Amino acid sequence: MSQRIALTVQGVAIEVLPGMRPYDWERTPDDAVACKVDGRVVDLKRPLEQAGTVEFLTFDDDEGRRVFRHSSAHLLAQAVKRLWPKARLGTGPALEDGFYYDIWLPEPLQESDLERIARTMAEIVSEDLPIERVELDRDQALALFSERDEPFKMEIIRRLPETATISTYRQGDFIDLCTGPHLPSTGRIRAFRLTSISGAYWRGEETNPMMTRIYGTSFPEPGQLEQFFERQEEAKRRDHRKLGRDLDLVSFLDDAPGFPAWHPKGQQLYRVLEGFSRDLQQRNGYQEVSTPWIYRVGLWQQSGHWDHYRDNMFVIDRDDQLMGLKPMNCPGHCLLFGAKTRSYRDLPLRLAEYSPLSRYERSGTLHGLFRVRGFHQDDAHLFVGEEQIGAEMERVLELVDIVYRAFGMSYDVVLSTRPDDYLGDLALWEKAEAELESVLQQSRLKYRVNPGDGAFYGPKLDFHVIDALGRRWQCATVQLDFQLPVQFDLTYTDPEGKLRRPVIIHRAIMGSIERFLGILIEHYAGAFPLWLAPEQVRVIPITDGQAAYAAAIDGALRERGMRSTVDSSNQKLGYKVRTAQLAKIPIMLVVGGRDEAQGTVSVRSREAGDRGPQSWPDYLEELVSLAAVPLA
RNA sequence: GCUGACGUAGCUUAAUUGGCAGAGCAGCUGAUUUGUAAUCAGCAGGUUGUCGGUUCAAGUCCGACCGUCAGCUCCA
Repeated sequence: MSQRIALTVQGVAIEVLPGMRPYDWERTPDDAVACKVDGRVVDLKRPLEQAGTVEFLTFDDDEGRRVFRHSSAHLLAQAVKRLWPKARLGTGPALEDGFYYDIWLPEPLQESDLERIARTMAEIVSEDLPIERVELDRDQALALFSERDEPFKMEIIRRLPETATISTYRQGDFIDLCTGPHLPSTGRIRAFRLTSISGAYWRGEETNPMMTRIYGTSFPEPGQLEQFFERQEEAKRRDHRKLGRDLDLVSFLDDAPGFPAWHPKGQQLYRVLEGFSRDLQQRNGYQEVSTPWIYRVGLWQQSGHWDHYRDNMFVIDRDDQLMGLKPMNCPGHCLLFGAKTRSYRDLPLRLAEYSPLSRYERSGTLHGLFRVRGFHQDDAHLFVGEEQIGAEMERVLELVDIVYRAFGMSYDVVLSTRPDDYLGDLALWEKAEAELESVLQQSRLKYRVNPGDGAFYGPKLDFHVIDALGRRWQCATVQLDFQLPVQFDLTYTDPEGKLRRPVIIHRAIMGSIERFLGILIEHYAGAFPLWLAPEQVRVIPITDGQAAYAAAIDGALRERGMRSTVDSSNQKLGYKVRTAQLAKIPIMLVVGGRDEAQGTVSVRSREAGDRGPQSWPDYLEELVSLAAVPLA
């Protein structure tokens, strides 16, 4: 005598018998991978017992994709167990664009084994094994995985709360400990590829046994897999380490790991980027300073870096004194602020600095321009009164927007709030967080909140830019700091003549300029827009009869601040065009006898190709305005 | 730092089981004077990452170190 229950499925109200599984429902879409019942992601085979809402998830939803990838990891593990019955399972989660499984194996795996594993996976897919959830209590679960000789799984179970219901998933003879959810059957995973293997410690600890980590990715349709790898290839083509070398921008010397060596073109690019930031900040009330880069250890003790950041600092021992190279500018700026009495009339005081910073990064973490040991930031510290936080943050947000828009990049924001181990006044924290949130709301930016992820000294905003390939990079960070002013006993006099404590806003927009340049190289695939390009124009005389004319054109360009060269090599036009094209120079000005006679230049643009002759002095003006820095 | 792979000319790369380090591009010289993605010829370029070992003989095998790459870890 069962009562029907009321469900809202994809917005449609229906009534069904309790115990109905979305999997059995005739209107469930074929491409559904899981569903959301009252906001919780569950298996399509989970029986519905009470009224609620049901939404279907497909591969196109983030959560659906995770389910799909997670089931793919199980598929991988099952194949490995078939091939190596002695394999012991670790964990196998979904990743942003794939999955992995950590497995202990009696002998190391070779890359060539991946093909065998993939073949076995394909067999399991074609068997289309149903995937079933089975819930156990703790003792049953321990007994099961003890019998199956899975010590890592037993360790996981032992770490779970005593009373926890433990879920397992089964497909054929394969059983895994897993909270799920999962696909209904293995046949859904129609396209997958194993990509690499590497070592990884059990639970990430160096003292634990080394597992073999097998990486792969998977999709519902083979076409999507192809597309994914085309994208990977494109990313590889854009790799800034390769482009940096091919375009003669930057290199890395074996004798200075982690410190980029900028070649003339790279340095030019760097200077344009830094100049862009400098001009922008100057217009916005920032004052540039340059503070020492080596301080006695006492300063670092006062700032707290010695306790929290020492392992990442380069330390020098001279004359029985320890000195540290600065990893950040904040202490220097605090010293400047504190060097004289400050009044509320000085606030907000915006100190900007571009000096070199050094951080000791562990050797294995170095990565081209993305992770270096020596770099510069478009750094600034804003000393503000508590009541100025909101307005000042608004100004910062505007600057961030100008910078990223200049590169045609969109971005989103994460607000990280008070962690458990916060320092300072709770009321101030709450007020500041509320203000940050209201500024974000007014800005109509896309943002999300990451509760408890702020620094111990204040809440922060992290900005993620999205590049031409849709990849996200964390660049700007804006952090409120209630602690450092205390550390340095910073004060200012308010209108009533009372001493008050300022708040510091740490902010960088590009972040590390080196890293940002790396991102830009990949974003533009080395084809920089005119205003950024290290070599903006190449003048190409067709024969050496036009040498003087070409030199005059080049000279006029330089006179107007354009970065131009002449290709006077003894080559045919086609060769010179090709060379300039490969060097990704935005504008080529071909000058032949006809041009010289008629006072024209034949314009070729990197993107649009031959654009025909243009009359010369006019085109110079056009070029100059095209090359303007996008400051507003 | 840890695990694994790799390191040959500026770049891309070749070199049977250990047996004379070879090419293309770039560079230089000469010829060619050319109208929108590669003109021809010649020349030069190497202590095969470094140091040590095995061997009649090492780019190749072994060890240590340095660096790079893929991950791990780290990133107040």
